[in-house]
Parts: sequence; C-alpha cells; structure tokens
Amino acid sequence: MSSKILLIEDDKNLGDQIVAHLKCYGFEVAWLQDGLAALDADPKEHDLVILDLMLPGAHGLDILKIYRETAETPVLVLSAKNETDTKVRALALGADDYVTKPFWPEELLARVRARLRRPLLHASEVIETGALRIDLGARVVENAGQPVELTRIEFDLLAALAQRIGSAITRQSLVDRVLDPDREGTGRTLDVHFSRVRKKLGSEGARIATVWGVGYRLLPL
Amino acid sequence: MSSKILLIEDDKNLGDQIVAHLKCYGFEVAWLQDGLAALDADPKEHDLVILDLMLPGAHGLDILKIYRETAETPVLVLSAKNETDTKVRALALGADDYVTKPFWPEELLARVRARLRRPLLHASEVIETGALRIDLGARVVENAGQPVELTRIEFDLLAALAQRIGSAITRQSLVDRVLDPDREGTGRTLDVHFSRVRKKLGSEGARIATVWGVGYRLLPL
DNA sequence: TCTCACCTTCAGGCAGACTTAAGGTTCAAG
DNA sequence: CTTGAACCTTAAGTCTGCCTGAAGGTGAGA
Repeated sequence: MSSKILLIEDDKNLGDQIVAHLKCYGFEVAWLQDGLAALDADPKEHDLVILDLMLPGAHGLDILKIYRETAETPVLVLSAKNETDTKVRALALGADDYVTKPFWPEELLARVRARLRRPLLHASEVIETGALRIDLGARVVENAGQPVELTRIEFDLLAALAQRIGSAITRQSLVDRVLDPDREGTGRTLDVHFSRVRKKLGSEGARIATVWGVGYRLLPL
Repeated sequence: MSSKILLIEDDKNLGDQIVAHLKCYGFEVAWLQDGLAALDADPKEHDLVILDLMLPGAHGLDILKIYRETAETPVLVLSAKNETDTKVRALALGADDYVTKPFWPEELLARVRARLRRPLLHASEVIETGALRIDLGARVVENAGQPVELTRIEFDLLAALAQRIGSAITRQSLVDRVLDPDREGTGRTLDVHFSRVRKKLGSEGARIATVWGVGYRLLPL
C-alpha cells in the first residue's frame, strides 16, 4: 500500500531524478511539468504534493493557494530561491515544508517521509545481509539483532552501500549523495564517517571494503 | 544511434585527448575552442555538453546560463578550480555534474555515460566471456565465480580489452585511457600492470594476448 | 646469432586511506 | 539568552599498499 505523490516540476533533469528516487523507495509518483496542468489536477487524489515555485503557465504560490481552498493534502514546496520573503509567503499560504535547491535526494526523501508519517514496513524497505538488518524506512540498523546507533550521515552512507551490495560506490557519488552540498567536503570527511561506521558495526564493519582510488563497497555475504 | 556531444574546451592537447577518447567509444563529438563560438552554438542539437569554465571570449558560467535559458541538455562542467564558490554557482545555474582537472579519462567517460542513461538508474554493464565476468559498474571481476581482486588500473586495463573483445588495443590508447596523464612514463609500466592482471586471472590470464608491436587484445571464447 | 620488444621481479616513493583529537555548528532544554 | 550535548568537519600524524622505473631475463623475428 504505497503512497501517491504528485510532483510538479518543470525541470526535466531534476524531475527525472526525483521520480526515480521516489519510485526506488516504493512511492507512486505522478509528474506534471507545467503550471496549467497543475491547476487541473486534484490534490485530494494524492497523499502528498511536491511543488516547484518557478513554473511555466502559473506560479507555484498561486497553485498552492488554489489547492488549499479545496484540500488539506500536505504540500512540500521546492524552490531555488532562499529568500525569506518567498518562504514566509509559502508557509503563510499553507505549505507544510520548504526545501531550497540544491538539495540532496536523501533530504527530500526524509522530508517526504516525515510528512507522511508512515513507517512503511515493507520488505522492499529492509535490506538484510549477513548479520546486518538495515531498515531504510525506519532508518534503523541492527547487527545480529542488536540495535546500532548511527547518525544521519553514517546511516545514509551505509544505506548507499547496502542498496548495491558488492558494487563499488565512488567517493564522489557518496559525497554528492550524503554530505552537505554547500561545503567542499572533499577532504577526509568521508573517511572519518566510514571509520565510525566500521567501529560501530564491530566485526561486521570489516565488510565495508575500501576500493583504492575509487571508493567503498559492501562485501556480499 | 550514437549520442552527440558538444565539447567546449580551449586547451588543444586536452581537447584532442577527450575527442579521441569519446570517439573511440562511438560518440559523435563537436569541438569548439572558444567562448564566442560556444555562444553561437545550439545546445539543443546535442545530447550532452562538456563545458570548460576558463575560456577565451566568454566565461563558462555565462555560457551555461545562456544555454539553460533555451535548452535542457545536460551540461557537464570541467574546471581546474576546486573552489566551493564556483562549484555551487555552476550547480545553481543548472550544471548536471562537475569534474575538476586533472581527471582520469575513464572518470569523464563514466560520468558522460551516467548522464546519458540517467533513466536506467542502477543499470550496470556486465561483460561475460568464457569464465570471466566483468561488471563495469560495480568494478567487480569474477573468474569462474570466484572474485578477483584488481587494483584500479588493473581493472581499467582489463575492462578496456573486454569492451572490444578480439580487437587489438594499442599501447598508446591504453596508456592514454588508464595511466596518469600528468606523467609521461611510457616505459614498461603498462607491461608490469598486465603482468599482474595475467597472474591474478590464473588460467584465464592466458587469454590476454600480446599483439607484437601494437598492444594487447582479449582472445574471444 | 643478433636485435628488439616484451616479461617479470624488486624496491623506493608517494598518494590515498585510517585514526585520533580538537574546533565549530546546530538544536533543544533550562 | 545561556548552556550543554550531539554531531559534523577539519587538521595532523601515521600507515598502507599502489604505481612506477630500473634491471636482468625471455622469446620472437630477421
């Protein structure tokens, strides 16, 4: 029983990415690419709306206003602008959350989950490998049945490896996906985080292998 | 049906290398060497743009901005600078990826591929031949089901041969593709690496044949 | 046999990776 | 507003293991 999300975003690249990412986590996604189409849509048919503000056809704030007249569906506003004014107006009109570009996919996903407040305990959300059990929805990791306390970044790094067990994941893609995009986290930051993940995972930590000159991988079995 | 790539790069040596390398993989490449020519070009006529930032005639960021007003063609930014500010601005202007010099030819190729097949999110190309199984995405090699541990260079060399099974690949092109572009060390380095690959592949190592006076090739079947 | 290209071993140097510790940021409670 | 805790990032020191160049050996072609 997956949630239905309405995405309103004119940028095809970004839209593609978001749709792929959300679908990867089992959400149903309907994607509209301009403001006029958004005005014809019915927000009540969806569980959550992701709304870009800069749109051809109609401005996102107007769409939000109209939606709010008929429905209480949560609306997550997406905008390139980081201006207080726009943010205040969006929230005043009833937006439930506000995300500024550029953002990393994990953040959007986290906010979507927070809004839906649904644990989504389905099998596709849980990865089990060896003694590890990684619940992507609940963001909980267990090692041999014992809970492991990981921070946001530590969890996302482990999850990134676990979603493609055996594959080498490049440092760059891990940085892009997990670390703060505003910072130049190209130092040894990644190493430090992995160092902690390994330590917290105990013996299973040895399964996180370094791929020299490339990145990291989670060894299968 | 090959992809068309627009390369904007003023450095002739680097440009030559990139063009040769991309063409080697079947891409069509148009190469512009200054900013003014780039402003006259139409990004919509290409599938992907590789854009250097430091250009005579016009700055890369301005070109990116103008391109984004009319087209959604993915743009991969190339720059010697590793400054946070520049990177953030490029991404804010809609760049899809950011590569800092110096880079490995394989890295650029991997990113180009990643951009062009974005819809296939996790699809990774796998080459199977005889007892060998080479997963280009995961950077994993198996021989008769047993994993083979290869270093970055060893893997790239084997992959280069495997991508054109049966064809002779010249020493020069292998050096250009895989070895450090900053060094001119074209001595016996390549031989050493292939020596190790052969050893690590065991009996299958014999399938890496020397083409006397030319280079190497992977024997079919 | 002679020559040239290639093979293999070996050791040095160094870039990349690991770890620890300290500083800085964020966020919530008092 | 102040305090404190949790967390992220940076810096520094050390270590590991990969790359490369040299040198002697091997095999192919003339």
